[in-house]
Amino acid sequence: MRVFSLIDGNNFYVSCERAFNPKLERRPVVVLSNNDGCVVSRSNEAKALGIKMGVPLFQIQALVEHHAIAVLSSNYSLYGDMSQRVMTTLAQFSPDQEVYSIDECFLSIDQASPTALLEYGTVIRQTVKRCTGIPVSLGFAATKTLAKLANRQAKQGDSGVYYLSAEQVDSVLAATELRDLWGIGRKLSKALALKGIHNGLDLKQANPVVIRQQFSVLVERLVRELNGDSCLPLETIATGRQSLIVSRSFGQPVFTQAHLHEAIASYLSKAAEKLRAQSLTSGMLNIFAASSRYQEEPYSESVSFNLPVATNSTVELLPYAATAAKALFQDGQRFKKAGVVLLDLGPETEQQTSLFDSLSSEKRETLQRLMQTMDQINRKHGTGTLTFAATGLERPWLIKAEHRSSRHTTCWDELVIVKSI
DNA sequence: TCTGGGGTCCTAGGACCC
DNA sequence: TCTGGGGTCCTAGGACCC
Repeated sequence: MRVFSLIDGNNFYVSCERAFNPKLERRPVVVLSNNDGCVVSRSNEAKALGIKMGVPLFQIQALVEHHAIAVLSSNYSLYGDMSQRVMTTLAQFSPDQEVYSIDECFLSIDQASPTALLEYGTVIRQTVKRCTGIPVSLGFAATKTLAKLANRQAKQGDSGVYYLSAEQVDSVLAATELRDLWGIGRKLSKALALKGIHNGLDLKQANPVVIRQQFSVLVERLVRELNGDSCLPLETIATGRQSLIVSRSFGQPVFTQAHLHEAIASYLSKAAEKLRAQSLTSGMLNIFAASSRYQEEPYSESVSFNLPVATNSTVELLPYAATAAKALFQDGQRFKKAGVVLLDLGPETEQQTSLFDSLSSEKRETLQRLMQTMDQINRKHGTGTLTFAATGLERPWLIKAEHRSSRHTTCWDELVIVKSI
């Protein structure tokens, strides 16, 4: 018998910041989303002040000043690198690991006595803390869904480790709101309440067949998982991704087609770079532009392109930025956001050529070498060393990141200085 | 004035085929 | 006015997650 463990970083982004800046300990800290828009990570002290997840910064400005809350822009190169360190450390404890998100993973572990599991969990916690500086919590249980729940329990206790046994499930579920179950969101919790299901225990005791008819196979699976019947296997092999998105809100609204074009060209160029870094190509492209969601009559449109030959070359992709900007631009519209979605992804090595390819294979190889060279230069001398003119020079639409910490672990110029001479 | 970004999966409905 | 049944594939949109 095996049990699942869900391990996640406590207040992950805040913990990454604290790992390199001890001054952030024992005080309220928040990390903001891109463009310094919303709160996406909070220290316990910040949570205690009543700051909610996802709240816009401007709405808590007074609180920030009153309590001297440390406010940080997000620093994804740091978090991504710290995540890798945590995951690598955790992989020592079981050969069966599923990395589920930037800050959490499942491990499958041999069933043992509750005491032994709790001890093992404590060792895992201490090791991760020592090797990376990140505090984590662990929940053990019979299914992934229950392990998520156990992890929630772990966060409420002092030890940071919790084993949810079959005997305890009912009492814990009775005290759990539907919204707090993995897979139940706003809509589903409302819909379930209409059927007389109000908490986790109600859902556990519901008839899975009826639930499937009334809702979906997802909720049916959830009911089974709550009953200890494991329906969600550990996905240890990273499956090939199906899509890749680069989108940003603008630092300032965009009013001209030229600037919209620049932004789209930049995102497209970034997306192509990501494709190449993962040795993938894309066969389909979706480009969108939108006004603020909060304005009177929000605008949001998109255009799609089927590529004649799957590619990851910026040179081949860039012309679509101009076409898209022309199609999406509207005079007088106040653009706040744009993005690029690459779909129909496949491995570079299995490229399907087209009879009607406008480029010769020699030309394709030349282009490929050009891209490789460009990537090498940008890796060595820093992102943005070489760019395409279409991505713009002034770029007034660039995002704001006014409180970003240093990229301590991924950038030579930004290493931690222990002592200045 | 200011309100994130990047994913996955499921379902319904339409197009198309025999 | 009458005008089948069954299947697959694709896409858009919704819901959810972190």
